[in-house]
Amino acid sequence: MKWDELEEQPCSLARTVAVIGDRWSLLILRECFLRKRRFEAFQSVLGITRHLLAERLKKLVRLGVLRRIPYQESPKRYEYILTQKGLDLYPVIMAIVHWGDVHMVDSRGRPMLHEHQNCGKLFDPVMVCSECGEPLAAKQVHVHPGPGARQPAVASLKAEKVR
Amino acid sequence: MKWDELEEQPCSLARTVAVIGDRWSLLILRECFLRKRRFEAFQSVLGITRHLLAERLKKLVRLGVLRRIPYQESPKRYEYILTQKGLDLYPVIMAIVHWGDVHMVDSRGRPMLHEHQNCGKLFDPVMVCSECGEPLAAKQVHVHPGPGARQPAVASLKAEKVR
DNA sequence: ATTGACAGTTCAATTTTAGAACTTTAAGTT
DNA sequence: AACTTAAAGTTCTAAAATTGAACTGTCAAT
Repeated sequence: MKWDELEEQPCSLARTVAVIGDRWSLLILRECFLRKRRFEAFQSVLGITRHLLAERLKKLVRLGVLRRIPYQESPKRYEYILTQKGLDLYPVIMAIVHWGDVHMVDSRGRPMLHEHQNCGKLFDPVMVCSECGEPLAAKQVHVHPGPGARQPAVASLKAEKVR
Repeated sequence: MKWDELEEQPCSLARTVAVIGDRWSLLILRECFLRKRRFEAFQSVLGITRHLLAERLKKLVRLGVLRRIPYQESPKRYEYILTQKGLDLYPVIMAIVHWGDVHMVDSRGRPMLHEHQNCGKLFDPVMVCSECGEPLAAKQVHVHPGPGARQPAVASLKAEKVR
């Protein structure tokens, strides 16, 4: 399966994985959320090869997660900032960080703590139901096919083949 | 940077990316949350090569996300089920799915809908602050170094090198 | 005149992944 | 008894992605 095919699957997880499902994209986005914006800043802190960083940044721009804006003329230089689509990845990032905080820390404890400006406290992110506000657990959720459940052309062809 | 180095960074995101930050792991876990448990089931629905599936399953077992348990003797056959550590990835999966639902759907709408058994309603996952219960936004969160902020040996060497 | 910063690009060597065939153990079918 | 199927892998070669290192072009500072 190629990356482009992933994007076309009738699955919101697969489509998102097509955007962030590689080793570097999430690390680049981490730096974006930590207010880094420039090529050199990403490269030096991550240790990613310049080649790949250039490619990943292009991809994230193409997909609308980052915007490339000039910050000086002559020589023309650009920096990368999160779009709203990119900012909306915050819950993904926080869910990932939280899982690491719970399951991947050593005896020394968490590398980072998060403070919520609204209430002034150190917090953990909690995922809740938009309707009743209760924390979510996998076992309490049932899945139903939605209106976009199947691809019109490709999937029906595949179905034929399988039958 | 190698995968093993990722795991050792003083960053919960990097450590989690070392576990799920590739094209296939999240898709395999999707199937796990959809109650799939067997090699053939994963392989046929995902289209992943058998070679890579075997490798990824081994890795997820080694990292404690899945458990490999025999479901029949002679011939000995195994299936893969989520551990608690694996089940705890649910918020990560849901955050990813939700972002896809918002930003990657076509005109036909969402491929899947989620029903919360507790309240009986179709819902979206929302990430809130554990302390005040308010929905989280990146701009309202400040980050502080925690007790595990730096690697004891490696990081200080790196710091020397940089200085 | 030289050095350094920044944002990349280029290219060979290595590592990963894809695609396909093959293996093993046993049950079911002809 | 021979043949087919199923499940869970393993093995192999070709293709693709990633690494590592050097190089480019533009400008400012020394």
